[in-house]
Amino acid sequence: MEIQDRIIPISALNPYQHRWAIKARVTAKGDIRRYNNARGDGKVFSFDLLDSDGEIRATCFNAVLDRFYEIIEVGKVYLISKGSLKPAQKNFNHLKNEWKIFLEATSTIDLCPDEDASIPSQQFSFRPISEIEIAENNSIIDVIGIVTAVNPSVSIMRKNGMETQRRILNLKDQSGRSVELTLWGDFCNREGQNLQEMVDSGIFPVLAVKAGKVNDFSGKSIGTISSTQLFINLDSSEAQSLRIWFDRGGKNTTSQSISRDINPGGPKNEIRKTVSQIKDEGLGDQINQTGLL
DNA sequence: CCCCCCCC
Repeated sequence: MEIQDRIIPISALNPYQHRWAIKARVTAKGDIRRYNNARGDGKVFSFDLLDSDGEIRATCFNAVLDRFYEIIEVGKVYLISKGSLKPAQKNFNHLKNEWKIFLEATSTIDLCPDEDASIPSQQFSFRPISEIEIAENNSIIDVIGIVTAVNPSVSIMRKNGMETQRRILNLKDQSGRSVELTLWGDFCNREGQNLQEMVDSGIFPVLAVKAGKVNDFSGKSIGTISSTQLFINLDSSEAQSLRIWFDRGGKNTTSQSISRDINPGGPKNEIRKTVSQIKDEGLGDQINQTGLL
């Protein structure tokens, strides 16, 4: 039987299904990770696959990685066959599939050169910002909003002593809430730089965040992780609807932030006084007595 | 068989 005749939907894959093939688009490609553990040295990479009704993550190691890493390109469609299906671990893999594919020496991956319009380029499950307020800490979510403010990139010393870049921006949507999005590492000077230039010149772009991580330090915020993807001015109905909402008045409506202030001590503290003014007016006395100051 | 994802 030809490979083409064995094509099944991704949603039909399971460990008991042998001699399968899938036809799927690569929606994300991870970097090569090197590891060293009790089993020895190794390298691994993963990529995400989407067909017209399902998604799954594929992973390969070492020699198999050497065969496939260069072939895999985001956006392209492939015919993939053979490999073992293992349970997906939800703490590492947010895709809507209870299985993942481990590619093996007998696996095949062949590029389908013809464009297949039946397979979308990405699949999103956007959550309104108001819902992120009640999302579980560390959960992985998709969100779309208008970028209303972008802070500069700053250098952050991580707890492990490694330096990295951080850039915080603000997202607002039609739910009446806004949220902080923290970009890390390369996102800061790639998409982050681009977004800053747009906002600086008065353009407030739509930003779609695929696979952002919910953080619950001082309210709820979202941070990028290695599998996060950012899409500026995405071509989609959700983006279009946000654009229209913002341009027709959403721009001037106030949103309640579900995060701490982007500028601590900024707009919220309208009345600013010097320490001597505070002492003169006895403003701190009551607080001092409660032991809060 | 990897699996870290950061700062206050």
